[in-house]
Amino acid sequence: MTSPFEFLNAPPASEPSSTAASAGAPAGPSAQEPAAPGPAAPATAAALVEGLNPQQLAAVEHTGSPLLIVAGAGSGKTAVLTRRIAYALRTGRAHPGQILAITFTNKAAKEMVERITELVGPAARGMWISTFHSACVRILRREAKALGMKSNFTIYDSQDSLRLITQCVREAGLDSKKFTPRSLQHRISNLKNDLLTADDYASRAQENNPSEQALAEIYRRYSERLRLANAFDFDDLIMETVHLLDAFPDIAANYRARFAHILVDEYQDTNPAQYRLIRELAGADLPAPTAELTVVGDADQSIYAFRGATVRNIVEFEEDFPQARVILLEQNYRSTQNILSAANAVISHNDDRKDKRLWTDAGPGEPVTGWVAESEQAEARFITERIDTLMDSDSLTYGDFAVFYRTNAQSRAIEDALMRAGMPYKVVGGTRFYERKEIKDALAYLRVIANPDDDVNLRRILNVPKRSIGDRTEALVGALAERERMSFAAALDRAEEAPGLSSRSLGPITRFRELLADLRTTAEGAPVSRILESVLEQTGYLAELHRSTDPQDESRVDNLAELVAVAEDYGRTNPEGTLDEFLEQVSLSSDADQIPDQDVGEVTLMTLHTAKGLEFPVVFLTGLEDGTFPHQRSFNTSAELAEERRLAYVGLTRARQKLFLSRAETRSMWGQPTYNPPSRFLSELGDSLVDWESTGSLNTSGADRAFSGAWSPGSRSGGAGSPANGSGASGSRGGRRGGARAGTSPGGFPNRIRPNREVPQVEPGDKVSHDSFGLGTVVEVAGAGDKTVATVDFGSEGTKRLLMRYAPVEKIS
DNA sequence: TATGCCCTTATTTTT
DNA sequence: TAAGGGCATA
Repeated sequence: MTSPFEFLNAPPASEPSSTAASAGAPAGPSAQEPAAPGPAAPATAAALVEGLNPQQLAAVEHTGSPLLIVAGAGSGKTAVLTRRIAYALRTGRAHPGQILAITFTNKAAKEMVERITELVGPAARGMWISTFHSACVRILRREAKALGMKSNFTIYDSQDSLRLITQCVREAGLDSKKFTPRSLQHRISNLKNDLLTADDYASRAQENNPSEQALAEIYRRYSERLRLANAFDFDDLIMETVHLLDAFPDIAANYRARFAHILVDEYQDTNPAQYRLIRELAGADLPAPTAELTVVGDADQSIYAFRGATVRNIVEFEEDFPQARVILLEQNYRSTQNILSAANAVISHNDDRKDKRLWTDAGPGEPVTGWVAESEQAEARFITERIDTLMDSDSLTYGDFAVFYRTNAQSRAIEDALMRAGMPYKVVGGTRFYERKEIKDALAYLRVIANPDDDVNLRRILNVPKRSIGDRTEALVGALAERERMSFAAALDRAEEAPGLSSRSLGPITRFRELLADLRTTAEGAPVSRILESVLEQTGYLAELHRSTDPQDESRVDNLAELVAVAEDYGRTNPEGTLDEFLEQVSLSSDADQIPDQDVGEVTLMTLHTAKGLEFPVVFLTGLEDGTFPHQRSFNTSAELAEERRLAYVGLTRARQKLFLSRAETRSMWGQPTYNPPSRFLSELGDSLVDWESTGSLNTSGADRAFSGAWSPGSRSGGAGSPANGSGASGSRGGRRGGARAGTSPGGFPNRIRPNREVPQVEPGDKVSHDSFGLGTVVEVAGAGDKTVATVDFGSEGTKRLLMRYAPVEKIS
């Protein structure tokens, strides 16, 4: 990371005197901040408003009532938001501790911290600037007891939650074909987004409706199991925080007293639960609100309705918050007029929207270029060729290019072409690092170490790697847990009492319990990376992968090495960081967070959803076919189609200078070559705005030139051609590799898991010193070398079994 | 209890 | 195409 903001990661000791106030820079986000440091001191109030247009100025200065800033794409919204905060500080209307700024992604939060720090210096540290989810976690950790939870609770991601729901379905004896765990999960999530608890729903579910009864039953079980596991799922984080504030007026009063200024970014993406949360925190239902509320958003960029977000919140802001002021930012500082006209043309086809037209004084710029390719491979080749040409003529770098697509699967063909052209690229998202099996397994161990009640993760690793604890054993222990209403871990400790469990099964269980106990001992006071390494070693996980002949397992080892690197990095940046905190950071991280802050000289590939909030000099918007984009599944309702159109709007408005639109006449979808008509968005754009440089070959008679490469040996337009047609063969290879790497940095750290470190040699009677247990006496030594396990009596701290290779102990001679 | 094969099923987007 | 679940067999 060579970001100019690197000091943010430095230990607190180093004073960030490097604060560069960007006085006078136009507020448009695309305006490069001057590299030369401005005044070293925080910007003056006058400097803060310099260069703002009248609307921006009004938004910065407004005070006294709720404020909605309707910020069109590229209208300098972040600049306005950060300056508004700085201005409030500067004019004495607020102090840092009173600021709560909420975003949706960690990346956005981080960027906001950086930009506010530029303006106000270290004072920025006193503010809460975070995502909805981490703000809620922060509150919940503090107040867990009030909700009957422990503050070391685990956060379940949707995979974890699906596992638990599947278990619930099984235990409830429901037919999982008829009520798929997936759909139940989805429905439960929706209920939570509407703040309906299991009890709420149970009382309103129709008695004669089996589907509703099933949902009520599973929701109830699921909630109970979450609580027992001391875990929250994603939706709980918001819902439970709202309940907390609702149910405990003194706690709510506490936070209200603190946050006198609340600012919410991307307000159009809030769901009802998040809306309620804001109301609670702002004291909106009290006789007088306790906070000054500012929200920023753009209804035209609402693309998460499918996930429960509702534009209602932004559309009805004025009704929700009396005396609200609304300010429109329509001047765009990012794109050329041609690009904006294209975006305006598409979005104007949505009904029910407040008219808003982006404009710029940057001039028309280059025309938008359209291209019809015969296949997705040809489309991909078009992209690499254009990148090549533009790099020659326009002195651009790879990092200036972005390729967008509707679904992750579409990245394959583009990756292939880029790889073949030897162009560096980075895929953002896709199969995500933290969702890989091996990563989840390793993290599951860490989670179980941190939270012994965590059922889902405990059961996940129960027999991973194989240790002869099979399904039957798991089921029997699970039944005991359910009967006694205790956690699975507790049942495991009392496995002897499980009816039907053979005495033979007890051996592996006992060994597993010992393993966990040893790991927990190792974990005490140890840095996260050390704990992780010890997990990988002591469980035999790594050994099993090394032993395997499956080529996939090789990359798994690499991924785990990368995870170790992540943990080491975490330890470096957060010397005081705990395992809990590390896990939390991991749980709340997302795709968008991997987008590099700075141009790293790679072409960026991502879905349109991940592209929101970003900008690139050159953008390729691909797959403009009906069925691909708009996606087939959106054809049913006009609301869904409207959301696709907003997605198109988001994509179009990412481009600064040059925009390419492309489609493929045929595209293989799950194995089958498919013909797709042009996207309706293209006709909505009209012909006058797009310069079509290729209109496609109507002579695609056989239309099926898929991966049966040998089929069309004679077909023209060979070029790098016919061998490239073997993309079937080489493509599957290359594709696989690309897939295995996606989501992690392709820079590749071949960081092998560290081999032997020095193992202290001890024998019974020796005195040792442990980082957290203090002085102790060795009682017994078993194993040798790396595997040396010493039993040490630490007096009042108890007797511990330590794996000498990892335990933070020193021999005292 | 573990393994391997076959079948199904998914491919929208994710804080 | 590819990945995961279910079933049958060792």
